[in-house]
Amino acid sequence: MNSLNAIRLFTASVDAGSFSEVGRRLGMAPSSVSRQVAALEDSVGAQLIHRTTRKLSLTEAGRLYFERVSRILAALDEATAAVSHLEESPRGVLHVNGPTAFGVRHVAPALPDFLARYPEVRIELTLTDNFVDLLEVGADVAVRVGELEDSSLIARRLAPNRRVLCASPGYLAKAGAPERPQDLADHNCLVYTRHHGNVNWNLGGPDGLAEVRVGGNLRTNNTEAVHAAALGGLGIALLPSWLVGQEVQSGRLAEVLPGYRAAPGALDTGIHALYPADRHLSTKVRAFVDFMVERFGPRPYWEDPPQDGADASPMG
Amino acid sequence: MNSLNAIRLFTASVDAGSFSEVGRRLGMAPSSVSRQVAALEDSVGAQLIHRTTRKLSLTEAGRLYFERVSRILAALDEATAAVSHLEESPRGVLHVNGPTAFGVRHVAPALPDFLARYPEVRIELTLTDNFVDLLEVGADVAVRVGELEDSSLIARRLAPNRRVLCASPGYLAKAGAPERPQDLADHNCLVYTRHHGNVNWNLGGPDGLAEVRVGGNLRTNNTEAVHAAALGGLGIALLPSWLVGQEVQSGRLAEVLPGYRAAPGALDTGIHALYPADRHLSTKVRAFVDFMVERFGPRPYWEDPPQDGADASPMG
DNA sequence: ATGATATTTGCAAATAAAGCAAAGATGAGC
DNA sequence: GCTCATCTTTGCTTTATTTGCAAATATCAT
Repeated sequence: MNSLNAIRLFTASVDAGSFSEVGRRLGMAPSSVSRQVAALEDSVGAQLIHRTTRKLSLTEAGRLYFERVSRILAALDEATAAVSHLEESPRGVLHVNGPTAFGVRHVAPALPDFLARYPEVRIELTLTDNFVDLLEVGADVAVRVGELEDSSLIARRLAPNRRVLCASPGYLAKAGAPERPQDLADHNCLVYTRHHGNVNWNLGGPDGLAEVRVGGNLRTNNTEAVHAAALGGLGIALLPSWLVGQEVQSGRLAEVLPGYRAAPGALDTGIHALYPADRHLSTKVRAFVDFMVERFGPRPYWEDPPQDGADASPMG
Repeated sequence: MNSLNAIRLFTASVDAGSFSEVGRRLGMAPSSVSRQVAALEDSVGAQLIHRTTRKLSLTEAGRLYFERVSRILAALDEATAAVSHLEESPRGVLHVNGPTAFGVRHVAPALPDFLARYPEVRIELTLTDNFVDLLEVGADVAVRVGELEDSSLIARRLAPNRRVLCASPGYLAKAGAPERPQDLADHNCLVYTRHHGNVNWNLGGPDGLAEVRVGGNLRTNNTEAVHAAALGGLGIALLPSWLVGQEVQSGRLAEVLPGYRAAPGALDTGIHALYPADRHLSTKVRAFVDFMVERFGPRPYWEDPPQDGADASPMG
């Protein structure tokens, strides 16, 4: 196998006109240059350079090889430079994958700022609700809400994933506001569930953990449907803060049992960015993840303003 | 320095879709493939391939690199093949250098046959009478008559370089034919010399070596002038057999003192082909030299037909 | 002729690459 | 859900390649 180094030394020798000169320029022994070129000649099976102790001159084969190989080396350096250039600063196409609801509400709105900061990046955003293999779909980074499947991917936490009990002010005015978890049993609770069977909400508060069997006239496997029903005044819902936080802040929804918190389950492990555990993390992915971490901060904009103990889980 | 091998393994991995498969195809350990590709990634500073244990997938940088580098590798192989092709059989331009007189009489007439046998060769024939540096003038092979300068070139003997005494039949009819070397002193001898001063001809015969001081009404540093004068009947000349052999055979000139031979001097070491002592002798040069050796044979066509002792130097 | 500098080669040291084995990861099939 | 086969990677050792130095030889300028 003829080595790239030998070819580089060959062209350098042609340029310099002397193996010793090449050695001097490249800081290596002239004998090494001589041997590499000789090895190259052996590998192509032809004399490339006529040598005397005073000067080198190309053979016909050498001239032919030099002309072609010079351009090839330049092209190779260019290709390497192009790839290195890609990593100098965030640039190129960034494939982002995420769940539809969160993506629409919190990823897409962030993109204009991100693209303004990194004008050489182009984003391809794929929103899917079934978990997909990052590499399969060709994504560089994925945003995942809750339940991190075991994988070799690196997960960077972007935000907590708190769930809040809430209902529309209209519903509460009509049905009254529960005062203790047990009161939920007498309310129309809008249940998000993926399976049949009973549903319990686990609520932690000053008096410990309370588990309440809840139900009502709407069960659905779609969070957005629960959300819409709650906004419509149908009943009390347990929904992620990223979905209802801003509506609670604006008063379109009111928090129920504000002194209690839903016990963190598998769905509550947080909101993460996932990306391959490569040795060379691309700058565009790093930039994106850093940007999202910075944008959401320790307390995302959809959460209440800080209050005592609001961030610590009452469940310990 | 990123090695060519690593790049080849990278593209092979992309093609095969697996480091192990590459290892199987190329008969090497998968760990080696993995390490080479990883080293390549380090050298270009970017992840090229996302890996899981089950499949490989290209990063954007990898796709970019693969596309460019595939073409480059193909071009490199092509360049190598082109050079190797040059050496498969005699082909390309062959620069031949030689002295004018001999070249015109015995090299140029040989070329049609040579080119007919090797139709892919093109010849550039440079005839010069001053000795030139082969490499300086870009010649692949030189034909030299006599006096081999000390050099690193390889000399292959093509033919002997005998000198013969001759004169036109007309001159001999008029002035008589000498019978012993001493008789030459009374003849008009046509002297080829490069310097001023006396000229002696050394002749060996049955009665040993005889040195005769010769002279006449023509001294010149040009062999062809001597030749022309001899043909014109001016006198007796000492000329190389390659120049007058065929004329002696045809009777246009007659050999003088045929029992004697000119003592070999520096000019008589023979006729040689010279070419660089490269480790890889190009096939076109080898073909040319072989062709000329074969064409001239042990007894060139310009020499007399074999006769007893005619080929052995009487000088021992 | 002599000196400075060139290529090349032998030899020993340094560097790089290879294989092997083991560990961790992943998907297929039962 | 579990086991198995296969994949990538890493540590370690062995092997192969490359390097530099010194010496031999060659060439040109002075």
